[in-house]
Amino acid sequence: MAAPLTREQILNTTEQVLRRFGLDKTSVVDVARALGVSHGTLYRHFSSKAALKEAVAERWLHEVSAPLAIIVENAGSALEKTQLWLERLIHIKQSKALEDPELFAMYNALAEESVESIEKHINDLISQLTQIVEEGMQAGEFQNADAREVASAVFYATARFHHPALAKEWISPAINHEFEQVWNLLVSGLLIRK
Amino acid sequence: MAAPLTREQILNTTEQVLRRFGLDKTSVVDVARALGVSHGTLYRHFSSKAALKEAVAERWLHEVSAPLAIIVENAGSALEKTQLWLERLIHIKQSKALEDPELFAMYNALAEESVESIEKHINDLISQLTQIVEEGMQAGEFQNADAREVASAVFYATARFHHPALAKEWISPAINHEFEQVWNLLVSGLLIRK
DNA sequence: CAAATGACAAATATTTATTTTTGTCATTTG
DNA sequence: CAAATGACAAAAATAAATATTTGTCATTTG
Repeated sequence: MAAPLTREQILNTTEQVLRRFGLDKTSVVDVARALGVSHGTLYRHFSSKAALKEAVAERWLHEVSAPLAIIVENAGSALEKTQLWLERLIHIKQSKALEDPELFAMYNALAEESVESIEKHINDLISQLTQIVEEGMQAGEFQNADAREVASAVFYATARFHHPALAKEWISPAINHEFEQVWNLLVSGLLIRK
Repeated sequence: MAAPLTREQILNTTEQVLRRFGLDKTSVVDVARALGVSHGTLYRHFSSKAALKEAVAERWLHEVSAPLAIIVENAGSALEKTQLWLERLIHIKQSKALEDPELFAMYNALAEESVESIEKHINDLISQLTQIVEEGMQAGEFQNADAREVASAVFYATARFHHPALAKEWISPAINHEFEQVWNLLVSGLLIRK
Protein backbone atom coordinates (compact mmCIF):
# COMPACT_ATOMS: atom_id res chain seq x y z
CA MET A 1 0.00 0.00 0.00
CA ALA A 2 2.82 2.42 -0.85
CA ALA A 3 0.56 4.61 -3.01
CA PRO A 4 -2.03 6.61 -1.06
CA LEU A 5 -5.43 6.51 -2.73
CA THR A 6 -6.28 9.90 -4.27
CA ARG A 7 -9.55 11.49 -5.21
CA GLU A 8 -8.39 11.71 -8.82
CA GLN A 9 -7.58 8.01 -8.98
CA ILE A 10 -11.00 7.13 -7.63
CA LEU A 11 -12.75 9.36 -10.14
CA ASN A 12 -10.72 8.01 -13.07
CA THR A 13 -11.49 4.44 -12.14
CA THR A 14 -15.14 5.22 -11.45
CA GLU A 15 -15.46 6.67 -14.94
CA GLN A 16 -13.86 3.57 -16.45
CA VAL A 17 -16.17 1.26 -14.54
CA LEU A 18 -19.22 3.36 -15.42
CA ARG A 19 -18.32 3.22 -19.10
CA ARG A 20 -17.83 -0.54 -18.90
CA PHE A 21 -20.85 -1.54 -16.79
CA GLY A 22 -23.26 1.38 -17.29
CA LEU A 23 -24.93 3.62 -14.71
CA ASP A 24 -27.39 1.02 -13.38
CA LYS A 25 -24.99 -1.93 -13.19
CA THR A 26 -22.12 -0.15 -11.48
CA SER A 27 -21.86 -0.78 -7.74
CA VAL A 28 -19.50 0.75 -5.23
CA VAL A 29 -18.07 -2.75 -4.81
CA ASP A 30 -17.31 -2.86 -8.55
CA VAL A 31 -15.39 0.41 -8.31
CA ALA A 32 -13.53 -0.77 -5.20
CA ARG A 33 -12.60 -4.04 -6.90
CA ALA A 34 -11.27 -2.14 -9.95
CA LEU A 35 -9.14 -0.05 -7.59
CA GLY A 36 -8.01 -3.12 -5.61
CA VAL A 37 -9.38 -1.81 -2.30
CA SER A 38 -12.31 -2.67 -0.08
CA HIS A 39 -15.54 -0.77 -0.65
CA GLY A 40 -15.38 0.61 2.88
CA THR A 41 -12.32 2.57 1.82
CA LEU A 42 -14.28 4.51 -0.78
CA TYR A 43 -16.54 5.78 1.97
CA ARG A 44 -13.54 7.44 3.58
CA HIS A 45 -13.18 9.57 0.43
CA PHE A 46 -16.81 10.09 -0.60
CA SER A 47 -19.65 10.23 1.89
CA SER A 48 -22.03 8.24 -0.35
CA LYS A 49 -22.39 6.67 -3.76
CA ALA A 50 -24.42 9.75 -4.77
CA ALA A 51 -21.50 12.02 -3.81
CA LEU A 52 -19.14 9.91 -5.90
CA LYS A 53 -21.44 10.06 -8.92
CA GLU A 54 -21.88 13.80 -8.44
CA ALA A 55 -18.10 14.29 -8.58
CA VAL A 56 -17.94 12.35 -11.85
CA ALA A 57 -20.84 14.40 -13.25
CA GLU A 58 -19.11 17.66 -12.33
CA ARG A 59 -15.93 16.61 -14.07
CA TRP A 60 -17.89 15.72 -17.19
CA LEU A 61 -19.76 19.04 -17.22
CA HIS A 62 -16.46 20.83 -16.83
CA GLU A 63 -15.19 19.14 -19.99
CA VAL A 64 -18.02 20.92 -21.82
CA SER A 65 -17.58 24.37 -20.32
CA ALA A 66 -13.75 24.53 -20.22
CA PRO A 67 -13.09 24.70 -24.00
CA LEU A 68 -15.78 27.37 -24.30
CA ALA A 69 -14.07 29.56 -21.73
CA ILE A 70 -11.14 29.87 -24.14
CA ILE A 71 -13.39 31.35 -26.83
CA VAL A 72 -14.45 34.13 -24.46
CA GLU A 73 -10.81 35.26 -24.31
CA ASN A 74 -10.37 35.04 -28.12
CA ALA A 75 -9.76 38.02 -30.37
CA GLY A 76 -12.54 39.01 -32.79
CA SER A 77 -15.80 40.92 -32.81
CA ALA A 78 -18.45 40.10 -30.22
CA LEU A 79 -20.74 38.84 -32.96
CA GLU A 80 -18.09 36.45 -34.28
CA LYS A 81 -17.32 35.26 -30.78
CA THR A 82 -20.98 34.73 -29.92
CA GLN A 83 -21.47 32.69 -33.06
CA LEU A 84 -18.28 30.71 -32.50
CA TRP A 85 -19.19 30.06 -28.86
CA LEU A 86 -22.67 28.79 -29.76
CA GLU A 87 -21.42 26.67 -32.64
CA ARG A 88 -18.75 25.17 -30.41
CA LEU A 89 -21.23 24.40 -27.61
CA ILE A 90 -23.61 22.81 -30.07
CA HIS A 91 -20.82 20.88 -31.75
CA ILE A 92 -19.49 19.49 -28.47
CA LYS A 93 -22.92 18.27 -27.38
CA GLN A 94 -24.05 16.95 -30.73
CA SER A 95 -20.83 15.11 -31.55
CA LYS A 96 -20.80 13.40 -28.15
CA ALA A 97 -24.44 12.42 -28.65
CA LEU A 98 -23.78 11.13 -32.16
CA GLU A 99 -20.53 9.25 -31.49
CA ASP A 100 -21.74 7.23 -28.52
CA PRO A 101 -25.43 7.80 -27.79
CA GLU A 102 -25.46 5.34 -24.88
CA LEU A 103 -22.51 6.97 -23.14
CA PHE A 104 -24.02 10.40 -23.78
CA ALA A 105 -27.33 9.25 -22.30
CA MET A 106 -25.49 7.80 -19.32
CA TYR A 107 -23.60 10.98 -18.51
CA ASN A 108 -26.76 13.01 -18.87
CA ALA A 109 -28.66 10.68 -16.56
CA LEU A 110 -25.74 10.95 -14.16
CA ALA A 111 -25.80 14.74 -14.30
CA GLU A 112 -29.60 14.77 -14.02
CA GLU A 113 -29.21 13.19 -10.58
CA SER A 114 -27.15 16.19 -9.43
CA VAL A 115 -29.51 19.09 -10.00
CA GLU A 116 -27.21 21.54 -8.27
CA SER A 117 -24.25 20.61 -10.48
CA ILE A 118 -26.37 21.22 -13.55
CA GLU A 119 -27.60 24.56 -12.27
CA LYS A 120 -24.03 25.62 -11.60
CA HIS A 121 -23.01 24.43 -15.07
CA ILE A 122 -25.79 26.38 -16.83
CA ASN A 123 -24.90 29.38 -14.74
CA ASP A 124 -21.24 29.03 -15.82
CA LEU A 125 -22.21 28.85 -19.47
CA ILE A 126 -24.52 31.86 -19.33
CA SER A 127 -21.83 33.81 -17.46
CA GLN A 128 -19.36 33.11 -20.25
CA LEU A 129 -21.84 34.27 -22.85
CA THR A 130 -22.66 37.31 -20.74
CA GLN A 131 -19.01 38.35 -20.84
CA ILE A 132 -18.99 38.26 -24.65
CA VAL A 133 -22.26 40.17 -24.86
CA GLU A 134 -21.04 42.79 -22.39
CA GLU A 135 -17.96 43.33 -24.52
CA GLY A 136 -20.15 43.79 -27.58
CA MET A 137 -22.25 46.38 -25.80
CA GLN A 138 -19.25 48.30 -24.52
CA ALA A 139 -17.71 48.28 -28.00
CA GLY A 140 -20.91 49.80 -29.42
CA GLU A 141 -21.40 46.69 -31.52
CA PHE A 142 -24.44 45.29 -29.72
CA GLN A 143 -27.57 47.18 -28.70
CA ASN A 144 -27.34 48.32 -25.13
CA ALA A 145 -29.34 46.32 -22.58
CA ASP A 146 -28.89 44.07 -19.56
CA ALA A 147 -26.07 41.82 -20.80
CA ARG A 148 -27.00 38.81 -18.71
CA GLU A 149 -30.62 38.91 -19.83
CA VAL A 150 -29.57 39.12 -23.46
CA ALA A 151 -27.07 36.29 -23.00
CA SER A 152 -29.76 34.15 -21.34
CA ALA A 153 -32.15 34.87 -24.19
CA VAL A 154 -29.54 33.82 -26.78
CA PHE A 155 -28.76 30.69 -24.77
CA TYR A 156 -32.41 29.70 -24.37
CA ALA A 157 -33.36 30.58 -27.96
CA THR A 158 -30.80 27.99 -29.09
CA ALA A 159 -31.83 25.36 -26.52
CA ARG A 160 -33.18 23.09 -29.27
CA PHE A 161 -29.60 22.65 -30.48
CA HIS A 162 -27.79 22.03 -27.20
CA HIS A 163 -30.27 20.92 -24.51
CA PRO A 164 -29.61 17.20 -23.87
CA ALA A 165 -33.32 16.49 -23.36
CA LEU A 166 -33.76 17.25 -27.08
CA ALA A 167 -30.83 15.09 -28.25
CA LYS A 168 -33.19 12.67 -30.00
CA GLU A 169 -33.98 15.37 -32.56
CA TRP A 170 -30.33 16.02 -33.46
CA ILE A 171 -30.27 13.07 -35.83
CA SER A 172 -32.19 15.16 -38.36
CA PRO A 173 -29.83 16.31 -41.13
CA ALA A 174 -31.74 19.61 -41.22
CA ILE A 175 -30.57 20.50 -37.71
CA ASN A 176 -27.55 22.56 -38.83
CA HIS A 177 -29.61 24.52 -41.29
CA GLU A 178 -32.20 25.14 -38.61
CA PHE A 179 -29.54 26.58 -36.33
CA GLU A 180 -28.37 28.92 -39.09
CA GLN A 181 -31.94 30.19 -39.52
CA VAL A 182 -32.35 30.82 -35.82
CA TRP A 183 -28.95 32.51 -35.69
CA ASN A 184 -29.90 34.81 -38.59
CA LEU A 185 -32.96 35.89 -36.67
CA LEU A 186 -30.98 36.53 -33.49
CA VAL A 187 -28.22 38.55 -35.19
CA SER A 188 -30.63 41.39 -36.04
CA GLY A 189 -31.76 41.46 -32.45
CA LEU A 190 -28.21 41.82 -31.19
CA LEU A 191 -26.62 44.33 -33.55
CA ILE A 192 -27.14 48.09 -33.46
CA ARG A 193 -29.52 49.15 -36.23
CA LYS A 194 -27.79 51.04 -38.95
CA MET B 1 -77.47 -3.51 -27.69
CA ALA B 2 -79.69 -1.16 -29.67
CA ALA B 3 -76.91 1.47 -29.93
CA PRO B 4 -74.15 0.56 -32.40
CA LEU B 5 -70.69 1.11 -30.96
CA THR B 6 -69.03 4.16 -32.54
CA ARG B 7 -65.40 5.19 -32.87
CA GLU B 8 -66.17 8.34 -30.90
CA GLN B 9 -67.69 6.41 -28.01
CA ILE B 10 -64.67 4.15 -27.84
CA LEU B 11 -62.26 7.09 -27.82
CA ASN B 12 -64.24 8.95 -25.15
CA THR B 13 -64.30 5.94 -22.88
CA THR B 14 -60.65 5.13 -23.57
CA GLU B 15 -59.71 8.65 -22.47
CA GLN B 16 -61.76 8.27 -19.29
CA VAL B 17 -60.16 4.95 -18.45
CA LEU B 18 -56.67 6.28 -19.23
CA ARG B 19 -57.23 9.22 -16.90
CA ARG B 20 -58.48 6.92 -14.17
CA PHE B 21 -55.96 4.09 -14.40
CA GLY B 22 -52.96 5.73 -16.12
CA LEU B 23 -51.14 4.74 -19.28
CA ASP B 24 -49.38 1.67 -17.85
CA LYS B 25 -52.32 0.21 -15.94
CA THR B 26 -54.92 0.54 -18.68
CA SER B 27 -55.65 -2.69 -20.56
CA VAL B 28 -57.89 -3.27 -23.55
CA VAL B 29 -60.05 -5.38 -21.24
CA ASP B 30 -60.45 -2.39 -18.89
CA VAL B 31 -61.69 -0.23 -21.77
CA ALA B 32 -64.03 -2.98 -22.98
CA ARG B 33 -65.43 -3.42 -19.48
CA ALA B 34 -66.05 0.34 -19.18
CA LEU B 35 -67.94 0.19 -22.49
CA GLY B 36 -69.84 -2.95 -21.45
CA VAL B 37 -68.58 -5.00 -24.40
CA SER B 38 -66.11 -7.84 -24.83
CA HIS B 39 -62.52 -6.92 -25.63
CA GLY B 40 -62.74 -8.79 -28.93
CA THR B 41 -65.24 -6.16 -30.09
CA LEU B 42 -62.67 -3.39 -29.76
CA TYR B 43 -60.46 -5.22 -32.24
CA ARG B 44 -63.21 -4.87 -34.82
CA HIS B 45 -62.82 -1.08 -34.54
CA PHE B 46 -59.08 -0.71 -33.94
CA SER B 47 -56.51 -3.12 -35.32
CA SER B 48 -54.39 -3.06 -32.14
CA LYS B 49 -54.02 -1.43 -28.76
CA ALA B 50 -51.33 0.80 -30.32
CA ALA B 51 -53.81 2.00 -32.97
CA LEU B 52 -56.34 2.84 -30.26
CA LYS B 53 -53.78 4.80 -28.27
CA GLU B 54 -52.65 6.59 -31.41
CA ALA B 55 -56.21 7.75 -32.09
CA VAL B 56 -56.44 9.15 -28.55
CA ALA B 57 -53.07 10.89 -28.97
CA GLU B 58 -54.18 12.49 -32.23
CA ARG B 59 -57.33 13.84 -30.66
CA TRP B 60 -55.31 15.33 -27.83
CA LEU B 61 -52.80 16.96 -30.17
CA HIS B 62 -55.70 18.42 -32.13
CA GLU B 63 -56.97 20.10 -28.97
CA VAL B 64 -53.68 22.01 -28.93
CA SER B 65 -53.56 23.01 -32.59
CA ALA B 66 -57.25 23.80 -33.16
CA PRO B 67 -57.50 26.96 -30.99
CA LEU B 68 -54.31 28.25 -32.60
CA ALA B 69 -55.78 27.92 -36.08
CA ILE B 70 -58.33 30.58 -35.08
CA ILE B 71 -55.58 33.09 -34.35
CA VAL B 72 -54.21 32.69 -37.86
CA GLU B 73 -57.54 34.02 -39.19
CA ASN B 74 -57.64 36.92 -36.70
CA ALA B 75 -57.40 40.57 -37.63
CA GLY B 76 -54.25 42.47 -36.64
CA SER B 77 -50.67 42.97 -37.78
CA ALA B 78 -48.50 39.94 -38.51
CA LEU B 79 -46.27 40.83 -35.58
CA GLU B 80 -49.21 40.99 -33.18
CA LYS B 81 -50.55 37.70 -34.53
CA THR B 82 -47.18 35.97 -34.30
CA GLN B 83 -46.82 37.08 -30.69
CA LEU B 84 -50.38 36.12 -29.83
CA TRP B 85 -49.98 32.72 -31.51
CA LEU B 86 -46.77 31.95 -29.61
CA GLU B 87 -48.13 33.17 -26.30
CA ARG B 88 -51.24 31.07 -26.79
CA LEU B 89 -49.27 27.95 -27.71
CA ILE B 90 -47.03 28.41 -24.69
CA HIS B 91 -49.98 29.14 -22.42
CA ILE B 92 -51.87 26.02 -23.53
CA LYS B 93 -48.90 23.76 -22.93
CA GLN B 94 -47.73 25.33 -19.69
CA SER B 95 -51.16 25.52 -18.09
CA LYS B 96 -51.86 21.87 -18.88
CA ALA B 97 -48.47 20.93 -17.46
CA LEU B 98 -49.03 23.00 -14.33
CA GLU B 99 -52.64 22.02 -13.61
CA ASP B 100 -52.17 18.27 -13.78
CA PRO B 101 -48.52 17.29 -14.30
CA GLU B 102 -49.28 13.56 -14.23
CA LEU B 103 -52.01 13.79 -16.84
CA PHE B 104 -49.78 16.02 -18.97
CA ALA B 105 -46.93 13.51 -18.68
CA MET B 106 -49.29 10.71 -19.60
CA TYR B 107 -50.57 12.38 -22.75
CA ASN B 108 -47.04 13.23 -23.78
CA ALA B 109 -45.89 9.64 -23.24
CA LEU B 110 -48.92 8.54 -25.22
CA ALA B 111 -48.07 10.90 -28.08
CA GLU B 112 -44.38 9.93 -27.88
CA GLU B 113 -45.42 6.40 -28.86
CA SER B 114 -46.94 7.71 -32.10
CA VAL B 115 -44.00 9.43 -33.77
CA GLU B 116 -45.91 10.03 -36.97
CA SER B 117 -48.78 11.77 -35.16
CA ILE B 118 -46.28 14.09 -33.51
CA GLU B 119 -44.53 14.85 -36.77
CA LYS B 120 -47.86 15.70 -38.37
CA HIS B 121 -48.75 17.87 -35.36
CA ILE B 122 -45.48 19.84 -35.51
CA ASN B 123 -45.94 20.20 -39.23
CA ASP B 124 -49.47 21.57 -38.64
CA LEU B 125 -48.21 24.10 -36.12
CA ILE B 126 -45.37 25.32 -38.33
CA SER B 127 -47.77 25.58 -41.27
CA GLN B 128 -50.04 27.83 -39.22
CA LEU B 129 -47.14 30.04 -38.25
CA THR B 130 -45.93 30.06 -41.86
CA GLN B 131 -49.26 31.50 -42.95
CA ILE B 132 -48.93 34.40 -40.52
CA VAL B 133 -45.32 35.03 -41.54
CA GLU B 134 -46.22 34.93 -45.24
CA GLU B 135 -48.90 37.55 -44.63
CA GLY B 136 -46.36 39.73 -42.85
CA MET B 137 -43.97 39.48 -45.77
CA GLN B 138 -46.64 40.27 -48.34
CA ALA B 139 -47.81 43.25 -46.31
CA GLY B 140 -44.23 44.61 -46.28
CA GLU B 141 -44.18 44.27 -42.51
CA PHE B 142 -41.67 41.41 -42.24
CA GLN B 143 -38.33 41.11 -44.01
CA ASN B 144 -38.69 39.07 -47.17
CA ALA B 145 -37.40 35.50 -47.01
CA ASP B 146 -38.60 31.91 -47.20
CA ALA B 147 -41.68 32.12 -44.96
CA ARG B 148 -41.59 28.48 -43.86
CA GLU B 149 -37.93 28.67 -42.87
CA VAL B 150 -38.55 31.84 -40.87
CA ALA B 151 -41.61 30.29 -39.21
CA SER B 152 -39.59 27.18 -38.33
CA ALA B 153 -36.84 29.33 -36.87
CA VAL B 154 -39.34 31.23 -34.70
CA PHE B 155 -40.93 27.97 -33.60
CA TYR B 156 -37.62 26.34 -32.71
CA ALA B 157 -36.17 29.44 -31.06
CA THR B 158 -39.07 29.28 -28.61
CA ALA B 159 -38.85 25.51 -28.06
CA ARG B 160 -37.74 26.02 -24.47
CA PHE B 161 -41.19 27.41 -23.71
CA HIS B 162 -43.41 24.87 -25.47
CA HIS B 163 -41.47 21.62 -26.04
CA PRO B 164 -42.93 19.03 -23.62
CA ALA B 165 -39.51 17.47 -23.04
CA LEU B 166 -38.57 20.71 -21.25
CA ALA B 167 -41.74 20.92 -19.13
CA LYS B 168 -39.77 20.33 -15.92
CA GLU B 169 -38.20 23.79 -16.35
CA TRP B 170 -41.52 25.62 -16.66
CA ILE B 171 -41.94 25.69 -12.88
CA SER B 172 -39.40 28.53 -12.74
CA PRO B 173 -41.21 31.82 -12.12
CA ALA B 174 -38.68 33.49 -14.46
CA ILE B 175 -39.98 31.54 -17.44
CA ASN B 176 -42.39 34.24 -18.65
CA HIS B 177 -39.76 36.91 -18.45
CA GLU B 178 -37.36 34.67 -20.34
CA PHE B 179 -39.88 34.31 -23.13
CA GLU B 180 -40.27 38.08 -23.32
CA GLN B 181 -36.50 38.44 -23.68
CA VAL B 182 -36.34 35.86 -26.45
CA TRP B 183 -39.31 37.47 -28.17
CA ASN B 184 -37.63 40.91 -28.06
CA LEU B 185 -34.61 39.43 -29.80
CA LEU B 186 -36.72 37.76 -32.46
CA VAL B 187 -38.82 40.85 -33.24
CA SER B 188 -35.81 42.72 -34.66
CA GLY B 189 -35.06 39.74 -36.85
CA LEU B 190 -38.56 39.70 -38.25
CA LEU B 191 -39.38 43.36 -38.88
CA ILE B 192 -38.12 45.43 -41.80
CA ARG B 193 -35.30 47.71 -40.66
CA LYS B 194 -36.34 51.33 -40.60
C1' DC C 1 -2.47 6.33 14.68
C1' DA C 2 -3.94 7.19 10.04
C1' DA C 3 -5.61 4.35 6.59
C1' DA C 4 -7.88 0.35 5.33
C1' DT C 5 -10.63 -3.70 6.22
C1' DG C 6 -14.59 -6.77 6.28
C1' DA C 7 -18.68 -8.42 8.94
C1' DC C 8 -23.14 -6.86 9.32
C1' DA C 9 -28.26 -4.96 8.95
C1' DA C 10 -31.33 -2.45 6.11
C1' DA C 11 -32.45 -1.06 1.68
C1' DT C 12 -32.38 -2.24 -3.41
C1' DA C 13 -32.28 -4.93 -7.14
C1' DT C 14 -32.57 -9.29 -9.70
C1' DT C 15 -34.37 -13.60 -10.80
C1' DT C 16 -38.11 -16.95 -10.93
C1' DA C 17 -42.86 -18.27 -10.68
C1' DT C 18 -47.43 -16.80 -11.48
C1' DT C 19 -50.89 -14.06 -13.43
C1' DT C 20 -52.63 -10.91 -16.77
C1' DT C 21 -52.91 -9.10 -21.30
C1' DT C 22 -52.96 -9.06 -26.25
C1' DG C 23 -54.58 -10.46 -30.45
C1' DT C 24 -57.06 -14.33 -33.24
C1' DC C 25 -60.81 -16.72 -34.81
C1' DA C 26 -64.40 -20.26 -34.87
C1' DT C 27 -68.88 -19.77 -32.95
C1' DT C 28 -73.02 -17.26 -31.34
C1' DT C 29 -76.53 -13.69 -31.28
C1' DG C 30 -80.27 -10.53 -32.79
C1' DC D 1 -75.37 -11.72 -42.02
C1' DA D 2 -73.28 -7.95 -39.65
C1' DA D 3 -71.88 -7.37 -35.13
C1' DA D 4 -70.36 -9.28 -31.01
C1' DT D 5 -68.61 -12.99 -28.19
C1' DG D 6 -65.36 -15.67 -25.45
C1' DA D 7 -62.00 -19.57 -25.46
C1' DC D 8 -57.40 -19.84 -26.52
C1' DA D 9 -52.01 -19.49 -27.29
C1' DA D 10 -48.19 -16.42 -27.13
C1' DA D 11 -46.35 -12.39 -25.19
C1' DA D 12 -45.97 -9.20 -21.46
C1' DA D 13 -46.49 -7.68 -16.82
C1' DT D 14 -46.72 -8.44 -11.85
C1' DA D 15 -45.62 -10.51 -7.45
C1' DA D 16 -42.89 -13.42 -4.46
C1' DA D 17 -38.59 -15.34 -3.37
C1' DT D 18 -33.74 -14.69 -3.54
C1' DA D 19 -29.49 -12.27 -3.91
C1' DT D 20 -26.84 -8.03 -4.09
C1' DT D 21 -25.70 -3.49 -2.65
C1' DT D 22 -25.22 0.37 0.41
C1' DG D 23 -23.50 2.42 4.29
C1' DT D 24 -21.63 1.75 9.26
C1' DC D 25 -18.33 0.77 12.50
C1' DA D 26 -15.56 -2.06 15.65
C1' DT D 27 -11.30 -4.17 14.49
C1' DT D 28 -6.90 -4.76 11.98
C1' DT D 29 -2.76 -3.38 9.56
C1' DG D 30 1.68 -1.09 8.44
